[in-house]
This record gives sequence, C-alpha cells and structure tokens, in this order.
Amino acid sequence: MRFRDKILRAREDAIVSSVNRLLALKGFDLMTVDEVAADVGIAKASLYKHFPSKEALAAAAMVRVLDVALERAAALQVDAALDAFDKLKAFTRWALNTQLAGEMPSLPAQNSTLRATLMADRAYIDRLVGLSDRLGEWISAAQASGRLSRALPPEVVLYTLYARACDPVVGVLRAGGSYEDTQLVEWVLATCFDGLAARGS
Amino acid sequence: MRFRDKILRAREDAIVSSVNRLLALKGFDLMTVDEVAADVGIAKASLYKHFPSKEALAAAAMVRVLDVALERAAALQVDAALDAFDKLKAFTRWALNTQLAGEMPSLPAQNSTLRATLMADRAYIDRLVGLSDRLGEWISAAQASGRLSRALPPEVVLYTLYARACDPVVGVLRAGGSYEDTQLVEWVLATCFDGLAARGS
DNA sequence: GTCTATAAGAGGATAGAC
DNA sequence: GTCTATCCTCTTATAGAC
Repeated sequence: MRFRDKILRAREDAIVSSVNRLLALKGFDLMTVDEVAADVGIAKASLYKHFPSKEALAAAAMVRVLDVALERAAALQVDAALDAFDKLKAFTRWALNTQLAGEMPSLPAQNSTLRATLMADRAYIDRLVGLSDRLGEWISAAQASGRLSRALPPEVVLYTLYARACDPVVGVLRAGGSYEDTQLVEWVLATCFDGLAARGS
Repeated sequence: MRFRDKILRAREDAIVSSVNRLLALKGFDLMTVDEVAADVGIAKASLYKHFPSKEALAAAAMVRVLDVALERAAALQVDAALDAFDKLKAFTRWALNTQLAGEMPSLPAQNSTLRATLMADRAYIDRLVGLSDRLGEWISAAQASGRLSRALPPEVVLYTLYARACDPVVGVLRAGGSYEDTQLVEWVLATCFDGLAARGS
C-alpha cells in the first residue's frame, strides 16, 4: 500500500509543478484547469480527484513555494557569516531569482474567492505566518543594529519585501533583453534596499 | 449637431469613468462588461456602440489616466521651486495618491490580447511615449545633479517608477487600517526613493 | 443610439463507465 | 483513480426592433 502512496505523491507533485509554472507564466485568472490537465498529461476529471477546485490548485502551489522559502530562510538563519540585514537581502535575492526562473507563482490580491480559499487553508496560513515571523525577527534585529531604516514600521518593511519578491520590473527588464540575469537582479535589489536616490557615502 | 456631440462626449466620459473605477477595484480580468453597463446605467449593447471591445474600454481608461498624468507632469515641469529629483518624487506621490483614490487602473502585463490592443492604439502609445520622454529627461537631469543614483540605468529607474505607481503595498497597508493615508504614502515613497536600508547621514 | 433578447463559446466542475 | 462525455454558468459580443 505504501507503493501506491508514492505513486499518488508523485502524481500530485507533478500537478503542483505544472500549476506553479503556469501560475508564474500566466497568473491565476488566465490559467485554465484544462491547460493544467494537458500539461500534466491527465484528464481534467482526474485532476479534480486530487484537488477539489482551481483555487485549491493555486493554494497547493503556494504551499510548495512557501516550503521552499522556509527552507531557504532556515539555511540563512544558521549562516553565521551573515547578520540580519544580510539575511533579508539574501532572501530577497533568492525570491527574485526564483521569479526569473519562472517558479514564483503570483496571485492577484483582488480575487475574493481565491483569498477565501487561501485564508481557510491551514497549511498555507501556517507557512505564511511562520515565514513572516522569521522575516519579522530579522527586520527587528536589522533595525536594532542600525543597518535597516528605523523610520519604517516593521510591517511596512515586511509587506514591501513580499511585494518585491513579485516585482514586475524583473520581468519587464528581462523582456527587454539588454541585461544579464545576475546584473538585473542586483539592480532590482539595489532599488529595493538602497532606493533610487543617490547614497551620500 | 454640436449639441449631440456634447451628449456623446459626456456619455463616453461617464463610461470611461466607470471603467476606470472598476479597473482599479477589480482589475481587467475580473471586470465584466455587464458590470460596466450596469454601473453606467445603460444596456450592454449600447456600450458596444461606443467601444468595440472590452480591451478598447481598458485602453480608453488608460488614455484618460495618462492624460491626467501628462497634465500633472506638465504642471511640475514649470515649477521653478523643484529640481528634477523633486519632480520625480512629486510625480510618484501623485500616482500613489491616485491609486489610493481608487482611480489608478492597473492592467495585467500577462494578457496578450490586451497588450495587442494597447500596442495598436495610437492614442495610448503616443501618451505613453510622451510621458516616458518627460520622465526620462527628469531622470537624466537628476542623475547629472547627483541626487539620483548613477549606478542604475535610466531605463531601470523608469520601469521602477511605473511599477511603484501601482505598488500593491499601498492597498495592503490601507486594508490594514492602522495608518492615515498621507502617512502611508510617505512611507511607500520612502521605500522607493530612500530604500529599506538606513541612510548614513 | 438605445433597448431586449440571444447567439457563441470559454471554462469550471461532474456523471458514470471501466 | 482514470477516462470520455457532458452539464451549466458566466461572459463577450451581436441581431434586430424602435
């Protein structure tokens, strides 16, 4: 019976991978369940045996990406060479690279049925709260050390970091095709942490 | 005959106003033409006598908001009290306030049929190019004066400003309800121009 | 140009056989 | 659990009377 479970897991994993990619590529509204099924290579009805709705598919994709994010955060946490500010920056760099790789699903904040599904999803909420707690600790520490601006409430910093993880500028610059990916990420990171204004020092 | 034209203009103006508001509220994908018609108070078929498609409705809304933006930019341009950097900041502040007022339509960059309509719309393209030219001049001048970072290509600055005009952080913070609108705008402005890192001076 | 009524089709979800 | 075939709602767009 455990073998069957492995098959099941593998299939659901394949589904979530497809959803992740399609969400990053087209967004929630333009992604269709038919597409997902075709991409996975199974019938649409089979999809619905695994996940009860399109919203649930998106939630599963978010849970996966949050798991990867939590892993990344945990790895940074134990890196003694980095202080809290460096960890925030490194984490944001990871997010931008993930977006460049087409693996960062971005969901519209406006869709209310989607929001309802997410807010009712324990797995999603737990991970989101867990990640926010960890980032919140880094933010407090970085403000205490003086490297992060104390003029901004931690809440504002947190939401800004989440927003920059999906910064559309990355995609626009890449579409322009004038720059290397690594260069492009550093520039967007600079706009986020250093700002557009010139630094005195 | 000119009276008839005025009536027509007024009606189309009312339509574009509704579209503008609904686009800002729900986004392009979730906005339906039925809603627009109901909001204006006319039949859907009448709408289609004025605008040939849903995409054309969105394009008209973008043209209007770009016209307001161009006006605002022109007013800033002749303000002798402001240098180029101040003008960029003031313009961004206007954009954030417009978003807070629920009058900043934000279109998904992913929808290809919408993009095609916009790119084929002369009125839209002309205004977008006009605005980008003016902002581009300010960016060059502000970099020359040393107030704007010279480490960033002007292109990166421009796209960043466009992205911040629709920064979702504004909406999230407002939904939180903890802060006054004016305070909130200043914080988002600060994250954009000063960055998250502390400033030495 | 405005209306009512409807076409045309996409897309989420399900029935029922295997 | 997977499939084929289908349902049904929502949405864009149009026909045709006035």
